[in-house]
Amino acid sequence: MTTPTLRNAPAVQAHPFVEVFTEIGAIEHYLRMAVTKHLPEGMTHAHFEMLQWFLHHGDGQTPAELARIMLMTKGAITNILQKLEKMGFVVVLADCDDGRKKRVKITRAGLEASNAIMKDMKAKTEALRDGFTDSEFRAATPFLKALRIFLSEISELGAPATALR
Amino acid sequence: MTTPTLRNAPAVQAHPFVEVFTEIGAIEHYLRMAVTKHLPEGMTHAHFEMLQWFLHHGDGQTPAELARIMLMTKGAITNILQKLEKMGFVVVLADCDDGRKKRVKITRAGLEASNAIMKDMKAKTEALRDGFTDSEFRAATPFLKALRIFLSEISELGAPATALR
DNA sequence: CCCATATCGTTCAACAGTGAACGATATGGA
DNA sequence: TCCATATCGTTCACTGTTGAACGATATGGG
Repeated sequence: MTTPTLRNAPAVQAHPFVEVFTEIGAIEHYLRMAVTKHLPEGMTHAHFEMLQWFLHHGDGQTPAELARIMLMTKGAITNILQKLEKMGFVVVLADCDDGRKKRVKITRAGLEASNAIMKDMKAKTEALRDGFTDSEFRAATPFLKALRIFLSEISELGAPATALR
Repeated sequence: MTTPTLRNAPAVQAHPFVEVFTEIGAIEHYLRMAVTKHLPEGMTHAHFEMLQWFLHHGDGQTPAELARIMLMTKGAITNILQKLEKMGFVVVLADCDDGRKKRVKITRAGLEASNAIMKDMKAKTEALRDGFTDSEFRAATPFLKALRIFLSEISELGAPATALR
Protein backbone atom coordinates (compact mmCIF):
# COMPACT_ATOMS: atom_id res chain seq x y z
CA MET A 1 0.00 0.00 0.00
CA THR A 2 1.53 3.29 -1.05
CA THR A 3 -1.21 5.63 0.13
CA PRO A 4 -0.85 6.27 3.84
CA THR A 5 -3.77 6.44 6.19
CA LEU A 6 -4.59 10.07 6.80
CA ARG A 7 -5.10 11.25 10.36
CA ASN A 8 -6.68 14.61 9.65
CA ALA A 9 -9.08 15.85 7.03
CA PRO A 10 -7.62 18.24 4.45
CA ALA A 11 -7.76 21.84 5.65
CA VAL A 12 -7.87 23.56 2.28
CA GLN A 13 -9.19 22.66 -1.15
CA ALA A 14 -6.41 22.49 -3.73
CA HIS A 15 -6.76 24.37 -6.99
CA PRO A 16 -6.74 22.28 -10.18
CA PHE A 17 -3.20 23.37 -11.07
CA VAL A 18 -1.83 21.87 -7.85
CA GLU A 19 -2.50 18.36 -9.10
CA VAL A 20 -0.92 19.20 -12.45
CA PHE A 21 2.27 20.40 -10.80
CA THR A 22 2.34 17.41 -8.47
CA GLU A 23 2.05 14.99 -11.37
CA ILE A 24 4.70 16.87 -13.32
CA GLY A 25 7.10 16.71 -10.41
CA ALA A 26 6.51 12.98 -10.06
CA ILE A 27 6.96 12.41 -13.80
CA GLU A 28 10.26 14.24 -13.71
CA HIS A 29 11.37 12.12 -10.76
CA TYR A 30 10.43 8.74 -12.18
CA LEU A 31 11.82 9.57 -15.61
CA ARG A 32 15.16 10.53 -14.08
CA MET A 33 15.20 7.28 -12.08
CA ALA A 34 14.31 5.17 -15.11
CA VAL A 35 17.02 6.76 -17.25
CA THR A 36 19.69 6.70 -14.54
CA LYS A 37 19.46 2.92 -14.28
CA HIS A 38 20.79 2.60 -17.82
CA LEU A 39 23.73 4.98 -17.55
CA PRO A 40 27.27 3.59 -17.40
CA GLU A 41 29.48 4.07 -14.35
CA GLY A 42 30.40 7.71 -13.85
CA MET A 43 27.74 9.12 -16.16
CA THR A 44 25.09 11.37 -14.74
CA HIS A 45 21.60 12.08 -15.98
CA ALA A 46 22.78 15.59 -16.84
CA HIS A 47 25.64 14.19 -18.93
CA PHE A 48 23.29 12.02 -20.94
CA GLU A 49 20.82 14.85 -21.43
CA MET A 50 23.58 17.00 -22.88
CA LEU A 51 24.72 14.32 -25.32
CA GLN A 52 21.11 13.80 -26.37
CA TRP A 53 20.73 17.51 -26.97
CA PHE A 54 23.68 17.44 -29.32
CA LEU A 55 22.17 14.54 -31.23
CA HIS A 56 18.80 16.23 -31.63
CA HIS A 57 19.85 19.85 -32.18
CA GLY A 58 23.46 19.71 -33.28
CA ASP A 59 26.55 20.76 -31.35
CA GLY A 60 28.88 23.74 -31.37
CA GLN A 61 27.24 25.77 -28.59
CA THR A 62 29.19 27.75 -26.04
CA PRO A 63 29.10 26.69 -22.36
CA ALA A 64 27.02 29.76 -21.54
CA GLU A 65 24.45 28.76 -24.16
CA LEU A 66 24.38 25.23 -22.77
CA ALA A 67 23.77 26.63 -19.30
CA ARG A 68 20.67 28.42 -20.57
CA ILE A 69 19.49 25.39 -22.54
CA MET A 70 19.95 22.90 -19.71
CA LEU A 71 18.62 25.33 -17.10
CA MET A 72 21.76 25.09 -15.03
CA THR A 73 24.42 27.36 -13.63
CA LYS A 74 27.52 28.10 -15.66
CA GLY A 75 29.50 26.47 -12.88
CA ALA A 76 27.53 23.25 -13.24
CA ILE A 77 28.15 23.24 -16.99
CA THR A 78 31.88 23.70 -16.43
CA ASN A 79 31.85 20.66 -14.17
CA ILE A 80 29.79 18.56 -16.60
CA LEU A 81 31.91 19.49 -19.61
CA GLN A 82 35.15 18.70 -17.80
CA LYS A 83 33.87 15.23 -16.98
CA LEU A 84 32.42 14.59 -20.43
CA GLU A 85 35.73 15.65 -21.94
CA LYS A 86 37.63 13.36 -19.57
CA MET A 87 35.42 10.50 -20.76
CA GLY A 88 36.23 11.45 -24.34
CA PHE A 89 32.60 12.14 -25.25
CA VAL A 90 33.10 15.81 -25.98
CA VAL A 91 35.76 18.27 -27.08
CA VAL A 92 35.88 21.87 -25.94
CA LEU A 93 37.56 24.22 -28.37
CA ALA A 94 38.42 27.90 -28.20
CA ASP A 95 36.24 30.26 -30.26
CA CYS A 96 38.69 32.07 -32.52
CA ASP A 97 36.24 34.92 -33.10
CA ASP A 98 35.74 35.65 -29.41
CA GLY A 99 38.52 35.06 -26.89
CA ARG A 100 36.04 34.68 -24.03
CA LYS A 101 34.02 31.88 -25.56
CA LYS A 102 34.51 28.18 -26.07
CA ARG A 103 32.73 25.79 -28.40
CA VAL A 104 31.58 22.30 -27.47
CA LYS A 105 31.45 19.47 -29.99
CA ILE A 106 30.37 15.89 -29.44
CA THR A 107 32.87 13.21 -30.46
CA ARG A 108 32.20 9.96 -32.27
CA ALA A 109 32.70 8.14 -28.97
CA GLY A 110 30.12 10.40 -27.36
CA LEU A 111 27.69 9.73 -30.17
CA GLU A 112 28.19 6.00 -29.89
CA ALA A 113 27.89 6.03 -26.11
CA SER A 114 24.63 7.94 -26.33
CA ASN A 115 23.27 5.57 -28.95
CA ALA A 116 24.26 2.56 -26.88
CA ILE A 117 22.34 3.94 -23.92
CA MET A 118 19.29 4.58 -26.07
CA LYS A 119 19.53 1.02 -27.35
CA ASP A 120 19.73 -0.25 -23.78
CA MET A 121 16.55 1.66 -22.97
CA LYS A 122 14.77 0.43 -26.06
CA ALA A 123 12.47 -1.90 -24.14
CA LYS A 124 11.27 0.96 -21.98
CA THR A 125 10.76 3.41 -24.83
CA GLU A 126 8.85 0.80 -26.76
CA ALA A 127 6.67 0.15 -23.74
CA LEU A 128 6.04 3.86 -23.59
CA ARG A 129 5.05 4.00 -27.24
CA ASP A 130 2.93 0.96 -26.66
CA GLY A 131 1.05 2.48 -23.73
CA PHE A 132 0.51 5.90 -25.30
CA THR A 133 -0.07 7.07 -28.85
CA ASP A 134 1.97 9.73 -30.57
CA SER A 135 -1.12 11.88 -30.87
CA GLU A 136 -1.59 11.76 -27.10
CA PHE A 137 1.86 13.25 -26.63
CA ARG A 138 1.28 15.78 -29.39
CA ALA A 139 -2.06 16.73 -27.87
CA ALA A 140 -0.45 17.42 -24.51
CA THR A 141 2.44 19.45 -25.90
CA PRO A 142 0.80 22.85 -26.55
CA PHE A 143 -0.54 23.20 -23.02
CA LEU A 144 2.76 22.13 -21.50
CA LYS A 145 4.66 24.53 -23.71
CA ALA A 146 2.38 27.41 -22.80
CA LEU A 147 2.73 26.54 -19.13
CA ARG A 148 6.51 26.40 -19.44
CA ILE A 149 6.63 29.80 -21.15
CA PHE A 150 4.35 31.32 -18.54
CA LEU A 151 6.46 29.99 -15.68
CA SER A 152 9.73 31.01 -17.31
CA GLU A 153 8.45 34.58 -17.42
CA ILE A 154 6.93 34.60 -13.95
CA SER A 155 9.84 32.84 -12.27
CA GLU A 156 12.15 35.75 -13.01
CA LEU A 157 9.94 38.08 -10.98
CA GLY A 158 10.95 38.61 -7.38
CA ALA A 159 8.79 38.50 -4.29
CA PRO A 160 6.49 41.44 -3.61
CA ALA A 161 7.74 43.97 -1.08
CA THR A 162 5.43 42.79 1.66
CA ALA A 163 8.14 43.32 4.26
CA LEU A 164 7.93 47.07 3.69
CA ARG A 165 4.25 47.38 4.49
CA MET B 1 17.95 35.86 -27.62
CA THR B 2 17.64 32.59 -25.77
CA THR B 3 17.91 30.17 -28.70
CA PRO B 4 21.52 29.67 -29.69
CA THR B 5 22.69 29.46 -33.26
CA LEU B 6 23.06 25.80 -34.17
CA ARG B 7 26.25 24.70 -35.90
CA ASN B 8 25.13 21.29 -37.06
CA ALA B 9 21.88 19.90 -38.34
CA PRO B 10 20.04 17.50 -36.01
CA ALA B 11 21.22 13.94 -36.50
CA VAL B 12 18.11 12.13 -35.32
CA GLN B 13 14.43 12.88 -35.32
CA ALA B 14 13.02 13.10 -31.80
CA HIS B 15 9.92 11.12 -30.90
CA PRO B 16 6.89 13.14 -29.77
CA PHE B 17 7.39 12.16 -26.14
CA VAL B 18 10.82 13.77 -26.03
CA GLU B 19 9.30 17.23 -26.29
CA VAL B 20 6.77 16.36 -23.59
CA PHE B 21 9.51 15.30 -21.18
CA THR B 22 11.59 18.35 -22.04
CA GLU B 23 8.71 20.69 -21.31
CA ILE B 24 7.91 18.85 -18.10
CA GLY B 25 11.49 19.17 -16.91
CA ALA B 26 11.46 22.89 -17.67
CA ILE B 27 8.13 23.38 -15.91
CA GLU B 28 9.47 21.66 -12.83
CA HIS B 29 12.54 23.89 -12.91
CA TYR B 30 10.76 27.21 -13.35
CA LEU B 31 8.10 26.33 -10.79
CA ARG B 32 10.76 25.52 -8.21
CA MET B 33 12.53 28.80 -8.97
CA ALA B 34 9.32 30.82 -8.75
CA VAL B 35 8.36 29.28 -5.41
CA THR B 36 11.85 29.48 -3.92
CA LYS B 37 11.91 33.26 -4.29
CA HIS B 38 9.07 33.54 -1.79
CA LEU B 39 10.47 31.26 0.90
CA PRO B 40 11.86 32.76 4.13
CA GLU B 41 15.50 32.45 5.10
CA GLY B 42 16.42 28.85 5.86
CA MET B 43 13.36 27.30 4.26
CA THR B 44 13.80 24.98 1.32
CA HIS B 45 11.41 24.12 -1.48
CA ALA B 46 11.13 20.64 0.02
CA HIS B 47 10.18 22.09 3.41
CA PHE B 48 7.40 24.14 1.88
CA GLU B 49 6.15 21.22 -0.16
CA MET B 50 5.85 19.12 2.98
CA LEU B 51 3.91 21.79 4.85
CA GLN B 52 1.61 22.19 1.86
CA TRP B 53 1.04 18.44 1.79
CA PHE B 54 -0.08 18.54 5.40
CA LEU B 55 -2.52 21.35 4.61
CA HIS B 56 -4.04 19.54 1.66
CA HIS B 57 -4.07 15.96 2.91
CA GLY B 58 -3.81 16.16 6.67
CA ASP B 59 -0.86 15.26 8.88
CA GLY B 60 0.08 12.35 11.12
CA GLN B 61 2.14 10.34 8.64
CA THR B 62 5.28 8.47 9.59
CA PRO B 63 8.65 9.62 8.16
CA ALA B 64 8.77 6.50 5.99
CA GLU B 65 5.38 7.35 4.52
CA LEU B 66 6.51 10.91 3.88
CA ALA B 67 9.58 9.58 2.09
CA ARG B 68 7.33 7.66 -0.30
CA ILE B 69 4.97 10.58 -0.75
CA MET B 70 7.68 13.17 -1.41
CA LEU B 71 9.70 10.76 -3.55
CA MET B 72 12.75 11.14 -1.37
CA THR B 73 15.12 9.00 0.67
CA LYS B 74 14.35 8.31 4.31
CA GLY B 75 17.61 10.07 5.14
CA ALA B 76 16.47 13.20 3.33
CA ILE B 77 13.18 13.15 5.26
CA THR B 78 15.05 12.83 8.54
CA ASN B 79 17.04 15.91 7.64
CA ILE B 80 13.98 17.89 6.55
CA LEU B 81 11.97 16.97 9.64
CA GLN B 82 14.81 17.91 11.97
CA LYS B 83 15.00 21.36 10.40
CA LEU B 84 11.25 21.87 10.28
CA GLU B 85 11.06 20.91 13.94
CA LYS B 86 13.88 23.31 14.80
CA MET B 87 11.87 26.06 13.09
CA GLY B 88 8.86 25.06 15.16
CA PHE B 89 6.72 24.23 12.12
CA VAL B 90 6.33 20.57 12.93
CA VAL B 91 6.35 18.18 15.87
CA VAL B 92 7.59 14.61 15.66
CA LEU B 93 5.99 12.25 18.16
CA ALA B 94 6.58 8.61 18.97
CA ASP B 95 3.98 6.13 17.74
CA CYS B 96 2.80 4.35 20.88
CA ASP B 97 1.47 1.40 18.89
CA ASP B 98 4.76 0.72 17.09
CA GLY B 99 8.07 1.46 18.75
CA ARG B 100 9.85 1.83 15.42
CA LYS B 101 7.60 4.54 14.02
CA LYS B 102 7.17 8.25 14.58
CA ARG B 103 4.28 10.52 13.71
CA VAL B 104 4.63 14.00 12.23
CA LYS B 105 2.14 16.77 12.92
CA ILE B 106 2.15 20.33 11.63
CA THR B 107 2.00 23.06 14.27
CA ARG B 108 -0.03 26.25 14.23
CA ALA B 109 3.17 28.15 13.48
CA GLY B 110 3.82 25.85 10.53
CA LEU B 111 0.30 26.37 9.26
CA GLU B 112 0.62 30.13 9.56
CA ALA B 113 4.04 30.17 7.91
CA SER B 114 2.71 28.15 4.99
CA ASN B 115 -0.30 30.42 4.61
CA ALA B 116 1.90 33.50 4.73
CA ILE B 117 4.00 32.15 1.89
CA MET B 118 0.91 31.35 -0.15
CA LYS B 119 -0.31 34.89 0.45
CA ASP B 120 3.05 36.24 -0.68
CA MET B 121 2.73 34.25 -3.90
CA LYS B 122 -0.86 35.35 -4.46
CA ALA B 123 0.01 37.65 -7.36
CA LYS B 124 1.68 34.77 -9.21
CA THR B 125 -1.07 32.25 -8.58
CA GLU B 126 -3.66 34.77 -9.73
CA ALA B 127 -1.66 35.41 -12.87
CA LEU B 128 -1.61 31.68 -13.43
CA ARG B 129 -5.37 31.43 -13.01
CA ASP B 130 -5.69 34.42 -15.28
CA GLY B 131 -3.60 32.88 -18.05
CA PHE B 132 -5.13 29.42 -17.89
CA THR B 133 -8.61 28.14 -17.13
CA ASP B 134 -9.40 25.52 -14.55
CA SER B 135 -10.71 23.24 -17.28
CA GLU B 136 -7.38 23.43 -19.07
CA PHE B 137 -5.64 22.07 -16.01
CA ARG B 138 -8.33 19.46 -15.48
CA ALA B 139 -8.09 18.42 -19.12
CA ALA B 140 -4.35 17.87 -18.82
CA THR B 141 -4.52 15.92 -15.57
CA PRO B 142 -5.62 12.44 -16.79
CA PHE B 143 -2.81 12.13 -19.30
CA LEU B 144 -0.22 13.35 -16.81
CA LYS B 145 -1.52 10.97 -14.17
CA ALA B 146 -1.40 8.03 -16.57
CA LEU B 147 2.11 8.99 -17.59
CA ARG B 148 3.19 9.25 -13.95
CA ILE B 149 1.75 5.83 -13.15
CA PHE B 150 3.41 4.30 -16.18
CA LEU B 151 6.81 5.76 -15.28
CA SER B 152 6.50 4.81 -11.62
CA GLU B 153 6.06 1.21 -12.69
CA ILE B 154 8.73 1.20 -15.37
CA SER B 155 11.29 3.11 -13.31
CA GLU B 156 11.53 0.25 -10.83
CA LEU B 157 12.71 -2.09 -13.58
CA GLY B 158 16.45 -2.49 -13.93
CA ALA B 159 18.53 -2.35 -17.05
CA PRO B 160 18.54 -5.36 -19.38
CA ALA B 161 21.53 -7.68 -19.13
CA THR B 162 23.15 -6.42 -22.30
CA ALA B 163 26.59 -6.72 -20.75
CA LEU B 164 26.20 -10.50 -20.72
CA ARG B 165 25.67 -10.84 -24.45
C1' DC C 1 42.38 56.03 -27.55
C1' DC C 2 40.29 55.26 -23.05
C1' DC C 3 37.17 53.69 -19.85
C1' DA C 4 32.73 51.91 -18.20
C1' DT C 5 30.01 48.05 -18.78
C1' DA C 6 28.87 43.39 -20.01
C1' DT C 7 29.70 38.68 -20.87
C1' DC C 8 32.81 34.90 -20.92
C1' DG C 9 34.41 30.56 -18.34
C1' DT C 10 36.27 29.16 -13.89
C1' DT C 11 36.68 28.51 -8.98
C1' DC C 12 35.06 27.92 -4.37
C1' DA C 13 32.30 27.24 -0.08
C1' DA C 14 27.93 25.76 1.27
C1' DC C 15 24.34 22.53 1.08
C1' DA C 16 20.59 19.27 -0.19
C1' DG C 17 19.89 14.55 -1.57
C1' DT C 18 21.52 9.74 -2.38
C1' DG C 19 22.57 5.11 -1.15
C1' DA C 20 24.39 2.07 1.99
C1' DA C 21 25.24 1.00 6.22
C1' DC C 22 23.50 0.44 11.34
C1' DG C 23 20.85 -0.72 15.75
C1' DA C 24 16.21 -1.08 17.30
C1' DT C 25 11.70 -2.90 17.01
C1' DA C 26 7.74 -6.02 14.87
C1' DT C 27 6.11 -9.95 12.98
C1' DG C 28 5.18 -14.69 11.88
C1' DG C 29 6.38 -19.52 11.36
C1' DA C 30 8.86 -23.57 13.29
C1' DT D 1 9.55 -19.60 22.87
C1' DC D 2 13.05 -18.68 19.46
C1' DC D 3 14.81 -17.10 15.35
C1' DA D 4 14.72 -15.36 10.59
C1' DT D 5 13.05 -11.59 8.17
C1' DA D 6 11.29 -6.99 7.48
C1' DT D 7 10.65 -2.27 8.45
C1' DC D 8 11.61 1.58 11.29
C1' DG D 9 14.46 6.05 11.77
C1' DT D 10 19.24 7.62 11.86
C1' DT D 11 23.91 8.35 10.45
C1' DC D 12 27.63 9.02 7.23
C1' DA D 13 30.58 9.61 3.08
C1' DC D 14 29.96 11.15 -1.34
C1' DT D 15 28.45 14.00 -5.07
C1' DG D 16 25.92 17.31 -8.05
C1' DT D 17 24.20 22.01 -8.04
C1' DT D 18 23.94 26.61 -6.55
C1' DG D 19 25.31 31.42 -6.03
C1' DA D 20 28.77 34.57 -5.56
C1' DA D 21 32.98 35.73 -6.34
C1' DC D 22 37.10 36.38 -9.84
C1' DG D 23 40.21 37.59 -13.93
C1' DA D 24 39.99 37.83 -18.85
C1' DT D 25 38.05 39.49 -22.99
C1' DA D 26 34.53 42.41 -26.00
C1' DT D 27 32.06 46.25 -26.93
C1' DG D 28 30.55 50.95 -27.50
C1' DG D 29 30.40 55.93 -26.27
C1' DG D 30 33.05 59.98 -25.18
